[in-house]
Amino acid sequence: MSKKSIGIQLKERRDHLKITQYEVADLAGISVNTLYKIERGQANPTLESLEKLTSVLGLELTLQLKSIEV
Amino acid sequence: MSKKSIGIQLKERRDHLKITQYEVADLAGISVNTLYKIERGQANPTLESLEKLTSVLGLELTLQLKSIEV
DNA sequence: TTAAAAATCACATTATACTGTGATTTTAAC
DNA sequence: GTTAAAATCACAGTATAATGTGATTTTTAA
Repeated sequence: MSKKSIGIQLKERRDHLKITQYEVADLAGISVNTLYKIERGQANPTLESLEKLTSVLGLELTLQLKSIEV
Repeated sequence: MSKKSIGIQLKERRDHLKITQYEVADLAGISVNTLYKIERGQANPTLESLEKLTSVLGLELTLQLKSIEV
């Protein structure tokens, strides 16, 4: 999952919940600046930042086997 | 998903594939040092590092709705 | 329209992820 | 029990994620 697609998914979820960047950033304990960049795929966020965000947004990151096995 | 559990899953996958930290790190283009820390949950990896690793290991990061909806 | 809220953007600073190196410890094979 | 490979660890240096600030643009609601 790319930075771009992660950002888009986070933004879609935030839009669905109808909350602002400010609120999400505040609840997650990260800066609006950082959230803004992550949503636009202009950041290379740390796992910690992503987890703070997914936690606030009711999402979760998971690690799965790719469809085509090795 | 916590740093710890991600690290464990990455290591389990590497063990399953029977390849060394050196090989994975090399293929992923990150340092062994970094991989070592990520596997032990002692790092706060960036999305880029995680994606390089999942790519090499045949895994993928996904973002999902948590079971209990908001 | 216009006023307010929200989002976008630039930029300097701070915090920290990542690297490189070398040493030590653990594991595996003989 | 020796050797070699793999993993663990400390630590200094470099690159960059995250912050804080203020300004500008866009969106929304009246």
